[in-house]
Amino acid sequence: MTDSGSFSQFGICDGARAGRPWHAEARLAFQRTTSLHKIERAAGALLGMEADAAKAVYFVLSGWLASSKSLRNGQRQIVDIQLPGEFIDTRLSDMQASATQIETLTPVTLAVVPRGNWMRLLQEYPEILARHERDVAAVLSRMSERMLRLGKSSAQARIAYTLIELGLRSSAFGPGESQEFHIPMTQQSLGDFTGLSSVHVCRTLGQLERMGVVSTNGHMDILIHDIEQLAAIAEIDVALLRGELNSAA
Amino acid sequence: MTDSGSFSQFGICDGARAGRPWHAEARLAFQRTTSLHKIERAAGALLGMEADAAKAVYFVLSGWLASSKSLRNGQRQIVDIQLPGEFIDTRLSDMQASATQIETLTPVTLAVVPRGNWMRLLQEYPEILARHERDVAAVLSRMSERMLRLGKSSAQARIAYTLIELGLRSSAFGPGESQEFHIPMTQQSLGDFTGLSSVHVCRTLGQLERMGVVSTNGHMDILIHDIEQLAAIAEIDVALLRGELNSAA
DNA sequence: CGCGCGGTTGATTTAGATCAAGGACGGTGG
DNA sequence: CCACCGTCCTTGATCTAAATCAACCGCGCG
Repeated sequence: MTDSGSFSQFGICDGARAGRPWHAEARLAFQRTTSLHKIERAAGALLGMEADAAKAVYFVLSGWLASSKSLRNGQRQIVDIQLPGEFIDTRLSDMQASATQIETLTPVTLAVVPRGNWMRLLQEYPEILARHERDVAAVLSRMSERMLRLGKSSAQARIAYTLIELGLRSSAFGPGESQEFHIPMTQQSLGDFTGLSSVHVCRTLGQLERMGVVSTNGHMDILIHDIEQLAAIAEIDVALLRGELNSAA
Repeated sequence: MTDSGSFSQFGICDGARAGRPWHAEARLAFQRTTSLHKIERAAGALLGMEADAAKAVYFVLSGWLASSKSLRNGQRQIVDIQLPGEFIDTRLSDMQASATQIETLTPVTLAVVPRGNWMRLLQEYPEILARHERDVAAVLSRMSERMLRLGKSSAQARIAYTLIELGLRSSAFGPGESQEFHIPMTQQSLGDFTGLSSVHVCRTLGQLERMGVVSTNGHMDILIHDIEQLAAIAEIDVALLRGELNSAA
């Protein structure tokens, strides 16, 4: 484990740091054990609604996806966002107290592991098991952080935290002062993610902009000017963040 | 899988339904593979602060625990509650953007699996692997439901959902009309769980009581009079709930 | 007995939702 | 090329659910 002590929950993986992305290796492993079924989807598509192999585990090869739950009145909460190199388990989409839905935020390619092969894969390939364990720990960890902000923080903290989480996870952060990246989401969906109305997302981004910590360019192009202050607003321990930035660099 | 189609995320396990609790079997499996280290703690204790084997996986044999995260200013969010038969992975307690803490809500007994043995256990015992996979799916699923309510629902819905979740998970619900059980939490911690202030928890419980759906007796003894209406308030699909109650009975 | 924790209740404040009206695009069809 | 439309963003005005502040009660306990 080369990443011990760093923010492993943000999903930055060893392989990617070493220059060889984990999902390239994973693909090989999948190919050895199952017929690797690869599917592609355009942006804005819904996943798992296909009648057929709905009970599959997906592995994201490229693109962003969002899993959300919604209430009868249409209110929606995005529960997690999946980036390349992460697993999506559609078991979570059924048997629940409310409707779950997985949608693509960009065009995506996914590897599909039929449900029947999944347990076999875990049992036979320790590296996949270990990777999956780590992935699950990362998901739980970042969901916990988000719950904390959802329950106890201001709109500014929620937005700031989300910017940092997505920035770190998309590996956009270099060692430099300012960090720039694109979030393929509307302010509406950012609101569904942070538990805010789209109107308030807009206002809050405006505040952060006026404070000089970020600037936004048209449709969700984010430029972070002062990551330390942003982390402070996000109520992230700045020392931890600094350590993470160093180890990620 | 005898529970397919039912609310598996509430953690009701097949073994328990069959009369032989899963954690009794699990203990045997643990004993076969590792020296089963059992620890006990009083109510209100903190876990994992012991310097020694902090990097362990715990398995709850009896008692309730709460995992929480907190902000620098003392604001706290309970992220999940663990009941007997569930795993606690202390990996989640380190390397994070904010402090995590696991506390006992009642006296507990835990089985401790040292971190080193954990992966071996998963690889060698398919039934533990399968169980752990299901447990993880259940945790993610109920955390998602809670996030939905945290982000998008009223105080009444959050409280109602929590009562139903805890009631179902503690297996207190029989087939009858009214259901009675005890929640070993103060209104303060219920607030930390639902993202509400303790004052508002009190008022909201009062509202539910005046509406005749529940009554509370002194310190968190809950009696549910009208579970259908409570589920409606919790914005749970009543058909799903009904199915669950039937299959659990 | 008195202290402290947890629950209750009331008064006041506030963060964010909601409602509403424009404005800026980017795509589409004439 | 331009007219039109829909989607998304922006900004202002108003409303409201829940937080906060504050006082008090009841009770278990040293």
